[in-house]
Amino acid sequence: MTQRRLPPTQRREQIVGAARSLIVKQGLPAVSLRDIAAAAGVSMGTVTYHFSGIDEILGEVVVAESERFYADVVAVADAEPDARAALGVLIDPMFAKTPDVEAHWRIWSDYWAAVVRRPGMTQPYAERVRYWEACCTRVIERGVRDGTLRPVEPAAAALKLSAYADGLGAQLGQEAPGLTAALARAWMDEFTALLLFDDPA
Amino acid sequence: MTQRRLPPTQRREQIVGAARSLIVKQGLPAVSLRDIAAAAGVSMGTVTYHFSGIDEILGEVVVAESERFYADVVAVADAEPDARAALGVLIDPMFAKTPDVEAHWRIWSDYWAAVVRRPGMTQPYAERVRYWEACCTRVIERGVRDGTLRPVEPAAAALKLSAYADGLGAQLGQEAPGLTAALARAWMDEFTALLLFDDPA
Amino acid sequence: MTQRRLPPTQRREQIVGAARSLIVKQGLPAVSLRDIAAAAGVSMGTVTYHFSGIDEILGEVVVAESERFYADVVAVADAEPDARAALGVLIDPMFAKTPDVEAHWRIWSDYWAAVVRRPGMTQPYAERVRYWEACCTRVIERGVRDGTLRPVEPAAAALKLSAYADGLGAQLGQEAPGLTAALARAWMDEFTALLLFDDPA
Amino acid sequence: MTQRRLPPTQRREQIVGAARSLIVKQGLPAVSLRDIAAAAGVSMGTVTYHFSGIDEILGEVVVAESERFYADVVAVADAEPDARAALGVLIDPMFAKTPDVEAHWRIWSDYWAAVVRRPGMTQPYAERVRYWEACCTRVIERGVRDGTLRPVEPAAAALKLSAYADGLGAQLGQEAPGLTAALARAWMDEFTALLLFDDPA
DNA sequence: TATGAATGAGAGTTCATTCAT
DNA sequence: AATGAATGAACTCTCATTCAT
Repeated sequence: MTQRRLPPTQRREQIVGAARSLIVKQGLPAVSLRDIAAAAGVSMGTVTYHFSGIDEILGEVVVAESERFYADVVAVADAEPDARAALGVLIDPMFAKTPDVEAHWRIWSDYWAAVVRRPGMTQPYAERVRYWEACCTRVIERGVRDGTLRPVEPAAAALKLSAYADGLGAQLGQEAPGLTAALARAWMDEFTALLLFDDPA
Repeated sequence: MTQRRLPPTQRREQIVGAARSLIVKQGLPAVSLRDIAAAAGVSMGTVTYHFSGIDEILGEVVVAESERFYADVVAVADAEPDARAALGVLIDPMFAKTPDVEAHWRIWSDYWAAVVRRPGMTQPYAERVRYWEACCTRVIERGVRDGTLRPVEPAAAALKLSAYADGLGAQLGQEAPGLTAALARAWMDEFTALLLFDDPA
Repeated sequence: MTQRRLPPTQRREQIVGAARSLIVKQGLPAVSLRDIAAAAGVSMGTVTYHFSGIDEILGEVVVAESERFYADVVAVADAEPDARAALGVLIDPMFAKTPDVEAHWRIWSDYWAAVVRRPGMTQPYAERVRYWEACCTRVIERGVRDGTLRPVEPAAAALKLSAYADGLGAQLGQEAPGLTAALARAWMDEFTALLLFDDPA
Repeated sequence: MTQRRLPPTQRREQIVGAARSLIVKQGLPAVSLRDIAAAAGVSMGTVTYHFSGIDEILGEVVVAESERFYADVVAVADAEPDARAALGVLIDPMFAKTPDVEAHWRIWSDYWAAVVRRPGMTQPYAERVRYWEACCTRVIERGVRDGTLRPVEPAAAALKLSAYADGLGAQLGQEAPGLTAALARAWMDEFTALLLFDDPA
């Protein structure tokens, strides 16, 4: 069952896509090269021919995921003239209860877990991955400039929002008693308001 | 290379201590039973004699870590009559720039990461591990009662603080650009004030 | 939780009894020294103090089991003047559907499985274990002498019955399609009649 | 010490063959994956690459053994028009005094013993393993139809023969005092005659 | 480009046995 | 006579990687 020859770019995409599905379904630690090859319908050799190792595949998955997941949201947020509304657009998907959103968080958290102690791995993907935060910074910058938001340091504020969101996400993942996605969303809004709005809005 | 006989409690402590060092140094996913045994200077058999499996060791490390790390602080906070001051006491050690604190955050974040996909691990330790949060709830309760703090729901507020602290700790661990321990501490204070104080402190 | 000192004989009996229960419940391959010690309420050290190893315990269990299980039956069969009736007494318990009988067969089949390739083990227990067959031989001898049974070679006939019973027991254990304990019993009777009776019973 | 590449079918055969030798020599419970790999001259990884686990190997050994051992005999028996002669053909190889036959009985009895406590092992191989019995049923069916044999229920009669043969084989394996292969063969014939023939043959 | 058989290091776990107490 | 902590070899199984085809 030899596959048709494919240009490397397409083959890579195909493999990365298969890996993504598996990670979402089973969690990264349970995904093996074998599984990925099988899911992509190619042989193990093909996978290692196109990628230097499993780490590279994982990295690609995360980058692709970030771009895919935030692409729309970031575009809308950047296009939205009202900074407050733009922030809403950015926060909106973080705690939505859709399969797509849950899949995204799974990939994300597995990535951090795997990557934290491997300095070589963080480097190349770190920036491309701080996609949301970068957009968030831009929006806050804009809001501060036009007076819609308090005169805060944009990058710092974005990092604060990011940290809080991560923390809430982790607690949600832990099924902390009394915490739901809706509640997390409300708390996120509350924090945003406390941090960036003058009026309690 | 037979070891001296030790009462189980001491041997367990020794093994847990060795495991803790390894987790801090290499990260939890990279720590194996063999490593732990070697680091503790005992055989693998001894390790599995005293623990039912590797999960139990990791759980013990986290519990011990929580108790060790927060024991003094929780005692002081519970004894401190002024709720605001007590909150300061609780937050104080979280972002101190000492190796000890850094080690704590590493263990903590690895634990969160590991636990998400291994539900069996959560159950036995979940409660004992929410050590800080429990004390935090008590302090806020007190503060609300005596009017020092805003009339918030104590458990919810404690969870918010906990989530933010976790998020900041994780970002610190990832060496997020522009974030230092001191800054994280300042941000934590800021959040506390926004959430619980009527005056800007 | 140190046990009272006990004379070796009693202690051995206690341990053998505990081992028997475990073998019946879990099957021999799943029974460890630890389990036996725990079930007997003594320490592992005590077990290995009284027995040279796990093999010795197993042997004792089988001998005790054979004597216990066949004691009554053999006594009755030897006392029964009518050889045909005596044979019935001997065959009776083999395919009875009682917990006691099932326990016996479990121990028995596990023993053979464990022992066959360990020549050292078979030797000391082999004879004491052919308890049923020995009685069967005596009964047939009697029957041949008094003309109740065909003039067969008693030891050979007893071995034939033993073999057929073993074979049926194995098939029963395998849950061979269409075979029940009642059917096996009927087949056993049929074989006995064909082999030893002149009239069709 | 890398081996030449081999098509999986051949490699599997080679490994199964090595496993067979070991089982015959040491008994099934004493055979480990390591032993099998070493005997086959491949690495352990290779063994687990071609088989899902040790149980699958053992199952294959038994299936291959049954087919190998009975293949010719079954073909001849099915082709033999005279049912009595066909039965002789079937029983013939069971108690021949050759190393091959002894090996067969060892494998067979070990399999029974192992299977009792591992229900998962039975399922996939149960049918393929009742090779002899199936042919025996066919032969008896034929003999009953053409009047050569008594009007018995073929499947039941085949099971009886099978059980007796198993029992005798087991006793042979245990080197029961006074039992030889020739004797077992004679007893088997005797049983067949008693069960299926009208005249004393 | 693509394949997949082969590898070997390493994972967690089990367990009869030893021996200082 | 009794204990139980300590051992280490052996177990099955997983898996990223290599490389001849």
